[in-house]
Amino acid sequence: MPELPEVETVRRGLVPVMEGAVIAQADVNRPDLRWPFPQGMAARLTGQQVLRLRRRSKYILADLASGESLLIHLGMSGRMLISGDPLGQFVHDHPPAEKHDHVVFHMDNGARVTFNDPRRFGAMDLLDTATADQHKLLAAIGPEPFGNDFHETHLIAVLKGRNTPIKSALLDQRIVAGLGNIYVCEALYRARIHPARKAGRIATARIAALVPIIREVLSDAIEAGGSSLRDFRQADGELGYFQHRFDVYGREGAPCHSEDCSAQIARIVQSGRSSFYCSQCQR
DNA sequence: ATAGGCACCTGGTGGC
DNA sequence: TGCCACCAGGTGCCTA
Repeated sequence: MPELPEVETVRRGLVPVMEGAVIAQADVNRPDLRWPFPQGMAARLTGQQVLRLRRRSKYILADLASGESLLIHLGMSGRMLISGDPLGQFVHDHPPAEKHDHVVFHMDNGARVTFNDPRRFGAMDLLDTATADQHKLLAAIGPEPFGNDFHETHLIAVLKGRNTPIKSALLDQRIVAGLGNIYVCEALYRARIHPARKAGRIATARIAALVPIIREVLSDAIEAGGSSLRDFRQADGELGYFQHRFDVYGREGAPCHSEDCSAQIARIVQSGRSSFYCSQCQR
């Protein structure tokens, strides 16, 4: 679930119930996720107004009135469940606590936000808002795909001479922020680039073409996430789950969507992870 | 510096 | 029904 579009979808879903509201109470139900929670996390959150919810790569940052920011990563299975918000946009009752509800934020507007993460690859930390960029987990991350620093010259430069498959390179968060296994596969399909191609041996024009394609793939997905959000009125308040039409991801053996192509989508394993592609269209 | 592999953890699925 | 192998949207860390 959580690559950039899903994280952005979650952030947008949280804005109406968290921004401007005060965390009246924070339940921290275990000492850690992927790493131990910071010292006194519950106390440092309690009574704090959330000034702003931002996203950097796959991280959500909640800037607090105290000058600290809460850093949240959803890992592989993290979810944010909203319940009982007074705006009536989501659901009206608080569902019973479930297994893996690790942190619960009780907002002063009546909303409750529950972080649920079965696999616990997620993370939370507190850092100084002013120096957030220098946080260990954020410092090395590359440009935001929708930002001005992500452009053709950059991508060409960072891929130059790289001997690694383009698939691996695009998964590397230092090259560009926010892509994961799904959207790398989708972007390479749209760019007609074979996932196993060495990153440093792709014509610069084809690398350049990846820039708008990556933006399109991500914005298409964000749009899809946003539209499904509106259906949550009668749903259970779970965010970050949306239907999206993939061209290749998870479609091994299914027909290629390209016109005039009769090939089937193939799957290979690269550094332990599945890559889906069309061997006819992608070279 | 770069590349590859492992580890962390739980749950769902499909085969026998 | 039970057991088991395998798979899953991420990424830090260790080793050559």
